[in-house]
Amino acid sequence: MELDALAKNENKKVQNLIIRGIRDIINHKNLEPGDKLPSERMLSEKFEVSRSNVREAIHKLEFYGLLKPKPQSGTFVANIGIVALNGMIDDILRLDEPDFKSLVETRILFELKTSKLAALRRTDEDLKQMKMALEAYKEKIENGEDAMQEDLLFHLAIAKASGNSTMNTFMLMITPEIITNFEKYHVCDKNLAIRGITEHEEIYNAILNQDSKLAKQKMKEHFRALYQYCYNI
Amino acid sequence: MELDALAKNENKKVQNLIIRGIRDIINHKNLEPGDKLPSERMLSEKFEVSRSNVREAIHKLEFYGLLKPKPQSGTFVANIGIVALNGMIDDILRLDEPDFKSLVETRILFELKTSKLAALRRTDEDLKQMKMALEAYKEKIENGEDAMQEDLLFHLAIAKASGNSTMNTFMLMITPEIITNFEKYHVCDKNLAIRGITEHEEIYNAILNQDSKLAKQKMKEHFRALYQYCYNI
DNA sequence: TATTATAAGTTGGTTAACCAAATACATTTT
DNA sequence: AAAATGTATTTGGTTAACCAACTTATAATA
Repeated sequence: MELDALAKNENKKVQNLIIRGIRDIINHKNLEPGDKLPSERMLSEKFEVSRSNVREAIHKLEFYGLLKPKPQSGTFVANIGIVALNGMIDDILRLDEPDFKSLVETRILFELKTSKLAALRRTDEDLKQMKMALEAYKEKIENGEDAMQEDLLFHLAIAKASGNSTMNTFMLMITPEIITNFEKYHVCDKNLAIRGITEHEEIYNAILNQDSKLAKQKMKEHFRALYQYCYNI
Repeated sequence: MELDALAKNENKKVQNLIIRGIRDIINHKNLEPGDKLPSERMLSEKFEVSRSNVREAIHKLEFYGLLKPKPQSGTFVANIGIVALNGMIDDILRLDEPDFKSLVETRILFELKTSKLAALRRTDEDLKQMKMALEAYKEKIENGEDAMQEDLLFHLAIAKASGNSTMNTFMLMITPEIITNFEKYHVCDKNLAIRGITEHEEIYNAILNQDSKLAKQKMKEHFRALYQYCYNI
């Protein structure tokens, strides 16, 4: 396990080294947005790493929208300007694993907003999905079983009903991390879970009745306990 | 260009097909969290695709925290429960490119929150970085040049000063898309830019004075024009 | 029988060879 | 001279072979 982590760290280190190198090339050769980067083979030779490593690094920068690989043609610098590009690469290099507190803070931000938006935009299909998730959650709790998954699915259903694809995606991205940390720190509590049924129903009803203010308010209450808990870690 | 897009679509289609297949395997074989997935070679044979395709699909599910590849051992189902896993895979399959409106809506949500948090948590180093970005922006505008990059760097500096690594990462992720769309729709306006100097200074001062309420208020005003613009598209 | 040692097979990761498309350049044609 | 054609090279993407670490099964030992 430790070796694995080390290997991953080493790998990341190499990748960051390549990213740094690419940034230097762009600056040194005064590559403008739209210009072509040296080929993957050239880069792998220059940095003395495998071509796969170079490709991974390029993929990462592509994910953040800084590079655009074109098949059988080359990899090109995105049209976002040299200054922003430098700043963003520096930020990307400085990125580390998100801390739990920051995750929860972000989640609550999303939850409040998506519940509000869902109340304004939810379709009948959205309501159906939310209702299903709600019932599944209820059944599990009433049987005394763990229902974290069903809980999260209800919240993801709200995110989907918000009609905001970006927030929906981000919620998906942070959910697994949330689950992992919740299990690690044993955040879940039976008392909370039972009260959760009522709270979920209140949120659902507010969204059903398109009362955006109430939906947000109920969501806020729903997260009050969690919020306080997390800021005492 | 069209062929390129088609190829990318085709590639994505294959990837989604594999993801669907993996989900079916997990369900059909009743794989519990922590269980091992069939090997990459087996999957590539079963789905009649290349091993690279399988690896890409696995990487995507790994990115969303659903699978955990272990070197020289196998790929394992994450500890998030079969129900949530199914729901999330369905969501991931349904993900499409974010629309501009959803991007802007999310960005504004972040900007208001990060400015507030930055006012509460900013360090001296954060202030220095923000000041630098602010000056660079000012200089460009006063010379009549385009300053979108410097504008964004100022906002990214705020995100960093918020002390929330998750929001910082997400801001980085949406920024290139924002830039692209702004250029496409020619959102930027000279008049807005000049007024932007004052607005940026007001935001900076509020954060400097640790007045979180004012910082959020000024940020809201800063985005009012953009907000209205985007909802008229 | 229980435990350790050992060997064979399986695994994700890595490397290198290969491919078809795109480009650059020389040649031919008009 | 300009345009069209053909050819060689370069490119990102793909495939297949290889590697070292990990599992499992078997054998040896107590």
